[in-house]
Amino acid sequence: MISVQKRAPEPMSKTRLRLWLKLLKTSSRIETELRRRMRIQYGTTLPRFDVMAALSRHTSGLKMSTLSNLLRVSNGNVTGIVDRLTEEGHALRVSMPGDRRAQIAVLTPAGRASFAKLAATHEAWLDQLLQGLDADDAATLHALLGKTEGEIDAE
Amino acid sequence: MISVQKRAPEPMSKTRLRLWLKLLKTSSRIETELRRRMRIQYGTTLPRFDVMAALSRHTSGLKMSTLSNLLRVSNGNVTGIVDRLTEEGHALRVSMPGDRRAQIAVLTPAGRASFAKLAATHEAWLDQLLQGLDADDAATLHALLGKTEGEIDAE
DNA sequence: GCTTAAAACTTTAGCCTTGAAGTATACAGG
DNA sequence: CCTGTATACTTCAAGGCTAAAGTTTTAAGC
Repeated sequence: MISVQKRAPEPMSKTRLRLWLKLLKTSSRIETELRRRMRIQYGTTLPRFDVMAALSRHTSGLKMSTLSNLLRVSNGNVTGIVDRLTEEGHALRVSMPGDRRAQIAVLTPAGRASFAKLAATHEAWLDQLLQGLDADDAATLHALLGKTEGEIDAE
Repeated sequence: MISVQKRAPEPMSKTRLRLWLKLLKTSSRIETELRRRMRIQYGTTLPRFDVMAALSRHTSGLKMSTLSNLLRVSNGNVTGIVDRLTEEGHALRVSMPGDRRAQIAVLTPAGRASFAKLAATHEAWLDQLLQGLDADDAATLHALLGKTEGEIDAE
């Protein structure tokens, strides 16, 4: 009788930990590369790009607090980013009629033009960075990532 | 004859872009939750945890520059994190015999004990946050993430 | 109308991060 | 030895991020 050496199976928690490290590494690698290209080739940053993307989809502008909820970042953070976009001439604040507390951020025409170019490049970069994945891979990956949602309770 | 309305197929670059947004959202969601729990339950941060993890795997300590390469962060960054770990009593610097430029960071016994607890909790957190994925899912996901590697050239 | 609470935003302190500049040390060639 | 260059680390400036505190305005209850 041939004795087969059976390795003790890895506990599920270890498998999940390793998966997390891989996930983090992958997204960090891509994110770092995107940041680097944005900085070098366009002199801008990912957070600014994200804000511009949100504003670009809402032609009439967005309230600061809406922007903050949409991007899942703190309201103080949005204040700073919109400040810098404003200094650059890419965005501006208009006060909301009827509520003097609220501010609405809008892209300037210059900001709109800048963003259009940047968005096209951004899509091309990702097409290249993820070229290792075909349509099936992408669909599978997308679905699996979706399965991780909704477990943020019970700390 | 029944005419079937066929949607124009989404170009691959759009698919990849959507995948990236999903990937980023997933890893941000988990990372934010980990940071929150570390802060609230242990008064520490993910970067400090990462440094402690590296030091914990190297009992005899690590040169600052090695630490920087291992974690893929700038050397100035490591300086700051080790500074704070030192203030907390979790780490200390010893100068390297034979090279007065170099510093070796080591965990203190207190740091080692702290990390042991934290690491166990960290693994449990991830087990919970990724409970939507079974062993097969994890293996598939891990493999697909691996397929994205090695495309960081040609900017 | 007054008081109080809630909402919208900004400000602040602290940490993390980078790239670039600065300091000290090591080493190699002449 | 001396000089230049490379290495190891720290410091700095700027941005991004958060939670918490602060300001102004709105709205609700009485």
